Amino acid sequence: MKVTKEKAAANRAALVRAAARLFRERGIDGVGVAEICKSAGLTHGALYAQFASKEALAAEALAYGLDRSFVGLTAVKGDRGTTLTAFLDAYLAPQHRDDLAGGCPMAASASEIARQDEAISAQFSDGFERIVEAIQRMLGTTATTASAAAARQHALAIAAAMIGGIAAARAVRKARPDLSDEIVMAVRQVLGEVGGEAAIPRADAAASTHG
Amino acid sequence: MKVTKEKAAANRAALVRAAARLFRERGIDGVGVAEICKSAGLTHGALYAQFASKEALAAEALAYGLDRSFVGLTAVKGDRGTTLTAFLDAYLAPQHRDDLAGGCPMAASASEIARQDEAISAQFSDGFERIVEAIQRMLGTTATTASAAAARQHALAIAAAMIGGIAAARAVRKARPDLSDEIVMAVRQVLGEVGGEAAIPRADAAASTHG
DNA sequence: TGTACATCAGTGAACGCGCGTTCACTGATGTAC
DNA sequence: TGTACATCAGTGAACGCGCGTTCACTGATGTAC
Repeated sequence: MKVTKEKAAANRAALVRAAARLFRERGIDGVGVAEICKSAGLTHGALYAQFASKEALAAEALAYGLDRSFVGLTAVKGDRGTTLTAFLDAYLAPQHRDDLAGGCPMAASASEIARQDEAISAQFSDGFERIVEAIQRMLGTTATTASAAAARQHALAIAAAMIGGIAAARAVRKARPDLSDEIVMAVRQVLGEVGGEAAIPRADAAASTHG
Repeated sequence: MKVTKEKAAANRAALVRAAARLFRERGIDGVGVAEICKSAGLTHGALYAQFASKEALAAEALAYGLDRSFVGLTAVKGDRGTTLTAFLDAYLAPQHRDDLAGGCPMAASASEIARQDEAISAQFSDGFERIVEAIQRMLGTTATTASAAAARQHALAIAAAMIGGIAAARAVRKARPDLSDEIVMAVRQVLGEVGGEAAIPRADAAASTHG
């Protein structure tokens, strides 16, 4: 049965949204197309009217997830609205660690994306580059780093540590919840130092940054 | 056909070794038991004489991979034999990034381990804890960090950044090999700074550390 | 040391199952007149 | 505005396939005597 253009576009968007959540939560290999379609309120055959393959859907779902999580937020608010302190507080938080389905797709899927095709690598690269540039801009305002090259270097390392910190905190969580909390807090603290936060800044920084 | 105890033990070890390599290379969901057994020179049914399930094999393969890669190396040589400089040079290297099957299982599988059961989380936790303690010992000898608590905090952040750095470098590699190299070098450099390496130490550090 | 036999690691066919994808069909949409 | 009909998003059965696991069987091992 044919459907209005609007309804078809909404169905396509529902597929991408469902895929973005399910792929983060259980991995690309861990979710079947039938479940994605069901979650979007469609039957499994419908997917192929909108996407060439599960892989094509995965690439689009990754792009969607990047735009809707921390990466997209920095693009909207990054230049002046977000400080490094507020950004690190939001990313390196237990709430983010516990929100696999809605959190940063880079943290959720970093190691499995290494095994996917170039289209998916390109989406990841784009998201990573955007977050690095946003961090570099944040460093600019508070920086201890003198040159732009040094700021970029620090931004790259901070982005890698954020992703690794959340991924590691999730990996140890079932067996060692104490260690998981410790990782989140330690990475938060040390990256603040790397980014030029004062050694004991939390009360001041929170007051001057939030609200 | 029955087989000598020695041969049975060797077959079991071959299964673990093959699984450790294949799981890192293609993910736990990405490899079937038939391929693991074939790679170990056995038929697929043989696995269940040695392991309760694929999952049990995965836990043992993870433990094996941790012992045989960087984590195990620090246990053998860590206390005095390895400096932070040498350790970071080895871990944050293009050779490690390109050796998915033989490299650190935490970098290879961090994000998918968050989705596995507690036994696998426990193995990851154990490996992570060991590498953090090794880094903390390395920091002890060169430290800018005064207290033990600060040293542990830094060690946790360094470990997370190492894992995230290699995972991100692999994820962007197909689409952006230039960015991949840049990530590896930037994380290497910044973690050296965090660990107390001098600002422009490479020549000196290399001379005093290696050989 | 030689013989009889229980053990059990490994074989390979078979199990049910869910996978990604295809395809003939449906029927409301939306265009042409 | 009203009618005829081509379009095509979505349906659901079916495709071949590989998955993890089971199981009856094999036959060399290694133990008991």
